[in-house]
Amino acid sequence: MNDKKHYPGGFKDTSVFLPNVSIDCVVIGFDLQQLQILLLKLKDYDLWMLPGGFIHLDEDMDQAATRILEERTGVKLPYLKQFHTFGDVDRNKKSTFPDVSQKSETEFKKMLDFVKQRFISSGYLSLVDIQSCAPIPDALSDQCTWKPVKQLPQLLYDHQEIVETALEQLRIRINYMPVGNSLLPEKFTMKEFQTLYEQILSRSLDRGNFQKKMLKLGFLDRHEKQLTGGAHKAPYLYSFNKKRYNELVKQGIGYIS
Amino acid sequence: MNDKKHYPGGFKDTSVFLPNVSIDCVVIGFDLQQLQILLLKLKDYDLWMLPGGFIHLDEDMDQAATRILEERTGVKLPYLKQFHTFGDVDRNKKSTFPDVSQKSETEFKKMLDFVKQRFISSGYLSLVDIQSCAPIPDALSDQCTWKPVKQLPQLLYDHQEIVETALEQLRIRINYMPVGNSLLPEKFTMKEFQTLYEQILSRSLDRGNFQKKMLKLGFLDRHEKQLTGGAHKAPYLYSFNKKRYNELVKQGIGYIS
DNA sequence: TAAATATTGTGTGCAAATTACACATTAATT
DNA sequence: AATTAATGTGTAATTTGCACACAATATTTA
Repeated sequence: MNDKKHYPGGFKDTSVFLPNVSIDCVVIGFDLQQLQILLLKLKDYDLWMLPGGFIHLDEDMDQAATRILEERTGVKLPYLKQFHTFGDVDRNKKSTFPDVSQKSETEFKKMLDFVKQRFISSGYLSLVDIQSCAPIPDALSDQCTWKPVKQLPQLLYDHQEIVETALEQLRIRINYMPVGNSLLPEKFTMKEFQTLYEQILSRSLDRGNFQKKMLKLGFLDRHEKQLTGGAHKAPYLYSFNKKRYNELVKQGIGYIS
Repeated sequence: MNDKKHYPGGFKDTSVFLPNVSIDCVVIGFDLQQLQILLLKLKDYDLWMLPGGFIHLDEDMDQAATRILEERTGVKLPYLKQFHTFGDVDRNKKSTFPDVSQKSETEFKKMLDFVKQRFISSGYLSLVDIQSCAPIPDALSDQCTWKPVKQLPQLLYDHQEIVETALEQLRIRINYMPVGNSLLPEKFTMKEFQTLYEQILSRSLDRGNFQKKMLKLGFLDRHEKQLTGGAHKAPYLYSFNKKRYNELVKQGIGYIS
């Protein structure tokens, strides 16, 4: 394991990073019932944070976000989009920082010095298939896990605000993001697809109209039926015609007008 | 005149600024015929740039944008919104920088040293009434003037890209921005209002439907008729019921569904 | 083996919005 | 007083949104 890769705080060699600028990733997944966000738990403390990192001196900001995300999720080329940059002076004072003064490890002290500086942080929204994702904690964290967006723990700094902004962006721009293809597994039922939309939009949708609209757009391939244990008809399985879906997403065609 | 105020490059005392981070403002106006953008002309060179600046160490990024804009336009509390942050490594190499090596002035040399660093730049979109705006060049510029968006001169760095991104945002989010109230003078004709929308959307709209839709939304007050020199009926003059208009804009109601 | 059940798949009708176009109104000019 | 050029308003056809009903089907259960 390359040490540098998993020290996003960069406190082993901060000189390779652009100062005063950071990246925070809101990685969104869907467990077929509700939206989840990937969070890191600060080692030895009950405090959680967004996976983030810093920009190498010779690296584009978008590249840095891609790198940071791949380091943390193992996902190659996920959907990833910058959505807002947070620049308040006191953004790293908006939530209590744990008292780590009694920590003896030099790493933590260096981290503190580095992290207590003022950072302008660009938020990136990423959509990943929760099943093809292998969360990896970094050196500061002892957990990297999915948490449901409706039951988030206390977050570091202004990360709560960053998450809320990301979810708002997702809702507003749902027609311009490949939410289905990015968040659902290869094969899925129409019900699961609809639940995804309902979770993003925070409202219920008419089942019949949803189905007709989506099928009419012509980006879904229907497969053989699923085997279930229920006392009822099994649903069809669908998958995306990715070429057509991506074309439509670019034009901004989706469920909501 | 406060010297520091008009040296946005900050090369007289760069220590008061957050390093590696800058702000670029795309200030949009409307001359009742087409959209205009406020540009600065680099002193002694035929090269234009966006009005921008840097963030004080004790200043929120949004505050900085407001300050920079007020310094340049004299407009208090204009509509101002961050729309994207530009972070490519080579973004200050995307356009030729003039050869200023023979310049003897120390200021310019200092500016070069400062400006040649890598900056992450947050773009802010502002909408202002061109008539209530008093453009003010800074120490690096000998002109600060409006240029039509369809005939922009060569721009510094990646400013062309920044402008294009801003215009795209304006188009996409037209229903969520107070375009009418911000860009039009106090009183205006329906034709002028429609032209504004047509310029932003880059397509023609049906006159009758535009008028009916806008009137139905109920944020326009009709005034006495305008005196004109034309051989035809003079149009009504309208103004905004700002309270109602702002409420509707917040909800995202406009011409385009 | 057949009815019951639960869930998915599809159709219909009404209301609302969009669109295209026509016609009415008005005031300066001729 | 007719002409003209612009604004103000109405209408019909079409499309879309929305709510609900009904049909289809695979498993369970009697």
